[in-house]
Amino acid sequence: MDAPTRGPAEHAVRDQIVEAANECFARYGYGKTTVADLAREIGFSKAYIYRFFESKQAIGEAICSSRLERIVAETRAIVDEGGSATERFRRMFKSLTTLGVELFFQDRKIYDIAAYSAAEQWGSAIAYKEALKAMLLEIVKSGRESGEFERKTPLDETCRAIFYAMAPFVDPLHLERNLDLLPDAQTEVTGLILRSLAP
Amino acid sequence: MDAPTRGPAEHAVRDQIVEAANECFARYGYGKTTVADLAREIGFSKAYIYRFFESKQAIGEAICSSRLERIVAETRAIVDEGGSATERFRRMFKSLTTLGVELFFQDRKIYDIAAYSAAEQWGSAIAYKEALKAMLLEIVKSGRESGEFERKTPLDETCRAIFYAMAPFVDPLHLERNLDLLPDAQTEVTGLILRSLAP
DNA sequence: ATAGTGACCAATATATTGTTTGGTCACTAG
DNA sequence: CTAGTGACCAAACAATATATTGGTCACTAT
Repeated sequence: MDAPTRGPAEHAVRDQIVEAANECFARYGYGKTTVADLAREIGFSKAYIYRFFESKQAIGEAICSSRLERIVAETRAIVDEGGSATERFRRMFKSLTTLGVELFFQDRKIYDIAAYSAAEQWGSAIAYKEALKAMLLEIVKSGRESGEFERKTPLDETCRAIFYAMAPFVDPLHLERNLDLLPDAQTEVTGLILRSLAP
Repeated sequence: MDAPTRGPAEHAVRDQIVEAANECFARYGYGKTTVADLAREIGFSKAYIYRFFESKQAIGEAICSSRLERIVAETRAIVDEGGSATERFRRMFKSLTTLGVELFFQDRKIYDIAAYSAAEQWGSAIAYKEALKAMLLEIVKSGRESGEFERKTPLDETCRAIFYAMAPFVDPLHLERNLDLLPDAQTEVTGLILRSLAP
């Protein structure tokens, strides 16, 4: 389930592997890329790769993680640009779907790994969800403190419910099935969520 | 996409086919049941079946439709037991997930057809969604008229947004991935939707 | 120790073959 | 004309044989 680590966490070769995997996975896809391909790419033997990663899947998770973390970071930056909790929520949600769609169209092979990761509940997908939940919690909390959002419903419950409602436009697994509804449906759900938060 | 019809709509043999399909599909699944099996079951030749259905898929849609229509009917009955719009919405939503889960556990093979139907957007799945949308519209409308629900947001938009939020617990495709979240998540989303409807 | 590998194996994937199935049509019986 | 069918075919499927691949380990060189 989680991505077991192996060998030194900081190591030039580890980075080389990740770099090669990023290119190969993006070009040929996870399935069509063999560990031997990666080995050849970095000029070492296949066995050596297993000194740094415990499995091919672990490499996949690493790639997936870094990509999802990038989405989180970009979204984080956009959220931190400031504004009311309402505006920040709007931007957060919008950013997540936009970046998801972007990944879908510009790096389909990587997107597929992310979707698979979500379906199989890899560590990378779980970490992604947790990061988003934390970000959401922070926004809702600040919205409550500023009096922008209602305060009656238990905070955890509110956040979970919002997260479920967002899922169709954030979770890679669902998103690809809802592309035809965008961007309207996303906007409409945003409205619904914000109305539910009204004091 | 939609289920083309062929031959007389009302015919004893047509009913026999549907009956046989209901049994065979439920027992062996859609894939493992051959048209020849159905033919043998009703004592006619395979060719004769094609006087009533234009394809095996059309038979699948028919049995999927009837099952989904049953869910709609039962939910309709529960909704019509009365109460405030809020209560009716609660019961509607709850009933849909309950019946969906029930189908999943008690008639898995049929559930799989329904999920496939949803994924492939068969006529049966589209009709199901339309029926639910109509029911939802009615409830929201009456809630607005009684002053229970807010009236500022365009009615259509409100309903669509609610529908998207409900999807993870209604759409067979999503539902089976969310079984572990039940019943809490469903309850929490219900709360969120109702809060969004508050005047 | 550390850095690195070729040879090896079970398991998975791919290619090949043979079989079954969905679907049609010309036809018969009454 | 209506009710019904056997014989037939392309396409999908299952079974089999074959080739790759993920992963390990004993080993060498430094």
